[in-house]
Amino acid sequence: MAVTSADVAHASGVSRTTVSYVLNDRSGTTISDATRRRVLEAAEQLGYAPSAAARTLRRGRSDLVLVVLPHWPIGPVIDTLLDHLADDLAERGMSVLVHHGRGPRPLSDLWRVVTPHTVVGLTAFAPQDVQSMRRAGIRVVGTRIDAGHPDATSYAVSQRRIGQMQVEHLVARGRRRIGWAGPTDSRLAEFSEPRLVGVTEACTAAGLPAPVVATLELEVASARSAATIWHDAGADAVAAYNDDVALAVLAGLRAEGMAVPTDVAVIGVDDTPAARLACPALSTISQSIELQAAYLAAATIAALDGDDGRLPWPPDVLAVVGRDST
Amino acid sequence: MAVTSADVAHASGVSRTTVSYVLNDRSGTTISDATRRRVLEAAEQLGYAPSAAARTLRRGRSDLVLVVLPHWPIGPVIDTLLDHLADDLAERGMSVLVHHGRGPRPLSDLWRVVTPHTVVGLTAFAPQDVQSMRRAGIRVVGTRIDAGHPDATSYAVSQRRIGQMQVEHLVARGRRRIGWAGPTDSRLAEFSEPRLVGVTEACTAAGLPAPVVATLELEVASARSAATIWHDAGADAVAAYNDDVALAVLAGLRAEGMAVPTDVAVIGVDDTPAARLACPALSTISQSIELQAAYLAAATIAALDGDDGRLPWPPDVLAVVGRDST
DNA sequence: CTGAAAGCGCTTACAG
DNA sequence: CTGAAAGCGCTTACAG
Repeated sequence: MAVTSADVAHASGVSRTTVSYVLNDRSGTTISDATRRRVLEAAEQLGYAPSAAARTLRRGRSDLVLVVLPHWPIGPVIDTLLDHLADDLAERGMSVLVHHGRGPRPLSDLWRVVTPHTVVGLTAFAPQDVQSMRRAGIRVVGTRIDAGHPDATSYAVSQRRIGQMQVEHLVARGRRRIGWAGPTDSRLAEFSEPRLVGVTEACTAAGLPAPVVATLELEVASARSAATIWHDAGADAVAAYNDDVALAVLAGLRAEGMAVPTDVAVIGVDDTPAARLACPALSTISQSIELQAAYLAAATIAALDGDDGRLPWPPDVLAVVGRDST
Repeated sequence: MAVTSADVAHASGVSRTTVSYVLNDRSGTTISDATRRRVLEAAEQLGYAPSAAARTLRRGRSDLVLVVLPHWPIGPVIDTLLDHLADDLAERGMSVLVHHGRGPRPLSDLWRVVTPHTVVGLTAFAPQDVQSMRRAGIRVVGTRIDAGHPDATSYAVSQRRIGQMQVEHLVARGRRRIGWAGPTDSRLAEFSEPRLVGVTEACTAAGLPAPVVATLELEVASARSAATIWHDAGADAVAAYNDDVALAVLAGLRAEGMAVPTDVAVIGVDDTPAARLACPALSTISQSIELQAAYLAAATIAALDGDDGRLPWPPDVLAVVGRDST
């Protein structure tokens, strides 16, 4: 049914060898312009496209970059990243395909199904997965996330540093008793734990007691309970896991009659549109998505060229955005 | 380097035929239990995994379902959908891979690179793309989005109906002059246009004048300008493209000193967490993501079984969520 | 300058 | 009950 290179060869009156040479623009061969044109025309007219399976089988490697996404909810960072990656790789004739790291199926099955050229992990791989992929000749690029480890990074950003910056900002605004608002979604532990470590460290460094920890759902009722906890502990500031949680914190404090920032200051992470539209406008930590995405894309390209995917650390991508809530 | 079926055959002292029969559990063949066990053990020990490329080449079709995502920003709907799909398909030995419909590369290239079994489009395909895929023996499942057409649907939901429901709710609460808050992101036109059509239709049906249309960025300044437009036109209600835009509308009205809902009622779409945490809590249209995702997953499965992906229309997934903002 | 032939790793009629 | 052989569509030394 499908058109093969043999059909093209037949139509243009040459051998499959010649067809392959012409279509792959093989250097070192000299093919007459007339022949070349005839082959190209026939291929065009027949709508010929080489079989990826055959090509992969022959070459032992495909033109595919497989991006493995983590199980946690993805946001605009990933979107931007995939954009960058797809653009940059398309120029090199490679395609990007994404696997959402969910469902019961282990990763090992997947990379065998597509024999990708490179696998880019936005989540940590099991060491044995990495080993088998490498053994199969597949390049593996990672982002060095080590769940639970205080130095865990993702997109080349230190989660711990984020927590530190939140507290440093709050302390600079004169706050002395810090609360922590964590998410209840356990899939986010990979991020929230190192951030809390950072918050705690910064408190210690500033000579403050350990943070008052509370977790909350994105609902008013849940946020009210958390507000009570902070109130009872005399907290005058709350560092939230991210802007979504911070919005819930604002709602909870409001419902409990605590004024922001007079009674309690609040700071989030991510600088989402909703953050600057909140009342009061929410202070936050911005992450420079573009820079991170460009960095990861560059790391992937480097891996394609034979490096191991390690690049010099990117420029500072974190910044405090001070608004009315602190 | 990689382990092949020949290695397994050698290790277990049988032919490749037998290895294939055992590993694929071929019915109609009778292989002694002893042989079977020997083959299985050898495969296990050698870490054998069949080459996808060879298998695909031989069978003319892979075990891959390719989901093509649209260019617009994706949200939790897609996440849930992919979860469902991956789970359901894994049971049938198929893997789900996702392509973000961005970047300069045309779709045509991509499906040739992976020879998927089925392509699921969450965005409209070019007719010629569909044709060439079908001709190549690939199943194509769509969601019947026809950009610009008032009956455009996505995830089996009528966008037009969403707009209608917003206005019906506002009218039920006694509002008579409706404003529309559209997004500036042109990638969203596929959704926003049919929704505005629905809003306009419902206004007409209720004997009201056409809606006062404004578009806005997710920023206070932009939202203030929009608020001025509605104010000058005497609007007493605003239907927003979604909750994000509605949040901006709230901020803009607040900045302009207009009270919600006293002066102006506001309703969004999506029922995001931020909507119920806003002040005042935002009325919205909820979409029952779970139902939609399950529906699409079922349609894909049906396509696998040879149907054309059309299922009976799903149960009503839209509902008005009335809160303080109306 | 171009072609015949081998081989990538698999599955599957067809023999035995 | 098991094996030798063909063939999926491609690329690439190797001959001419």
